[in-house]
Amino acid sequence: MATLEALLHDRLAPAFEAVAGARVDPSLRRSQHADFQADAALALAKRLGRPPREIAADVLGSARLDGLVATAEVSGPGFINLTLADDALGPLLGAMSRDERLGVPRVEAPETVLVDYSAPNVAKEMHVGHLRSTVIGDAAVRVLDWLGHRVLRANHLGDWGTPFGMLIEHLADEGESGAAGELSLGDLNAFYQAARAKFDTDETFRERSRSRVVALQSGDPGTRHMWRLLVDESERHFLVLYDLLGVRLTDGDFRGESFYNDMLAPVVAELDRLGLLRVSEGAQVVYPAGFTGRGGEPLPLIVRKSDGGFGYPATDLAAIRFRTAELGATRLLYVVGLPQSQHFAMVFEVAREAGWLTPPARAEHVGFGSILGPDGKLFRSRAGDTVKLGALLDEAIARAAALIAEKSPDLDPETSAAVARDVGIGALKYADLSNDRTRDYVFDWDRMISFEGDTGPYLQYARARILSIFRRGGVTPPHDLAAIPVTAPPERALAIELLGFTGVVAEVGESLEFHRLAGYLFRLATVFTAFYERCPVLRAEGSVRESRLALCDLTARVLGRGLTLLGIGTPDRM
RNA sequence: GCGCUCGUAGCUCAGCGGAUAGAGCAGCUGCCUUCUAAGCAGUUGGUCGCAGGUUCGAAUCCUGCCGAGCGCGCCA
Repeated sequence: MATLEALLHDRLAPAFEAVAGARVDPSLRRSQHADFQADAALALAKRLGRPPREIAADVLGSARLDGLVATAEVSGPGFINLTLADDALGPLLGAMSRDERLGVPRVEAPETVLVDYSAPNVAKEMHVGHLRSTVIGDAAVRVLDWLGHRVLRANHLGDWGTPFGMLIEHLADEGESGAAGELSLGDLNAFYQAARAKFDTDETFRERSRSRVVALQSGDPGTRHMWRLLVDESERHFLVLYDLLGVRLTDGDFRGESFYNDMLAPVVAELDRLGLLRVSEGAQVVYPAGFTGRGGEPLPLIVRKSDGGFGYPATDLAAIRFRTAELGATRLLYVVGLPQSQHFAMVFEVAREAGWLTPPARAEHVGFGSILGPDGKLFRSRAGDTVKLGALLDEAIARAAALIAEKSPDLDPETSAAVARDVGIGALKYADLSNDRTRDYVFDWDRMISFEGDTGPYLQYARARILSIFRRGGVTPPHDLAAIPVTAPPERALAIELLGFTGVVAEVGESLEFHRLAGYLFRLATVFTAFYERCPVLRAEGSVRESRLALCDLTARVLGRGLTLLGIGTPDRM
């Protein structure tokens, strides 16, 4: 379904072209002074050597606006203010209401998009540092999937490397059954720390750990078996959290670093064959174009360390080659913290130079900022250590439960618990996704779960209220109206906001700036509650009641769809 | 030293070259015999870090400075 901007564009573009003698973007946007405004006349003034107001007037003189625009006038220095015709809104809303997809078309050219996100480390519990990647990546998966792309989820587990020598050796010391018991209790951190402590203090243990790494890499069956046990226990722990978080990651999405082991040597060999490989201080490196170090000298990407081991750049390169060549992905998304932006820029550049990332295939670092505590420093527990993700989610749910018990004591225990989960987790996710992804944000329990203002619960509540109207009235809102007539100002404002959904979703599918979708939903909820205050629904009669019911229904569906795209639960009552 | 990001209301944040810079929270005034007050209406509050520049027009683009954070070869 065409957006209002697109419809206006189609009417104004020919007029601008006629006046300017060339194609001109009318430069449409929402306006405080009217429904929309077109700003292009101002930019044309210099080129045409005419006053902008005069250009704007000429454009309006030749534009065919009938049936869409009620009033159009030149304003200020040369803006064109446009007010939509009520008659034009009704049929558009009707079409949106009849469409299961709410007017959002599937993309014309679906791509295979791979989303690399979450990526916790085996033998370590997930912590607050994994929250953003998991939540943002999940939103990306949901939006792109709904837009019609083929989406591949990739959970790039940290399941390999030198630490595993020490972990496996510790497992061997503890005895498999004993350690398995410890691990299944979910105390991965204690296991890791015990191994770490021995590694730091015990020279012979350190030596055994090193040879254990060699055994692991050479495929020693006993060692591999213990490694597998660690991975399995860790994956079990991750899946519990993913389920609690309500993200779509499954056990089928785990594809850790170890998966690429056999591809590392060929990748380096290929770089060598292509003439990209150099040797520096015993390490095998590539110097991607455009990167310089401290003294202006070329900056190397170390693909093979001087001791013969492969670094993570080699794994990342192997993954790119695999994802484009074997999986056929054309859009690779890396939902990883912003501090790694230079690393990814270099890896992507090398991949391009090696021919593993050629158009239309491309990679994007979907970077994000850090979560900060109230003191403006990295978010940590009061004791100063990292906050476990499990504890964080539990607290979110507990805080929500306390408030629900207070505000809605009538809910039965089961519903109450389910709502607490949706609200607590939703609040947490909304706080994250409503902020510009690329910036740090301050984590504040009281703000996100106070349930006032721009929060997840406010949006959930707005939707629940609408469903409550239907329940109260014992009505099923109409889904088949040819048009949903709007006349009252709150109805019009709501209508225009509703019709903006298509554009926002399409834009977010490209930019992956989820705070724009969050902001849209908040505006929609705000406009709706204004409508709700001023326009009685059940007490209205005849066609007015019908159209208001339809507006309520559309709003509930858009809020529901929008929240779902963000991965936020949609309780029907609160 | 080099590079990246960021300085917007008391606090937390929007604002992707356009009109008097917006929102939430906090503060102040009102509104629950009427569809959920987790709400609504109104109101107070800003030299957009500073200085130049580009432009008809700059919070937005460029340069410099000040301040904060992060990253800069064999950890991932």
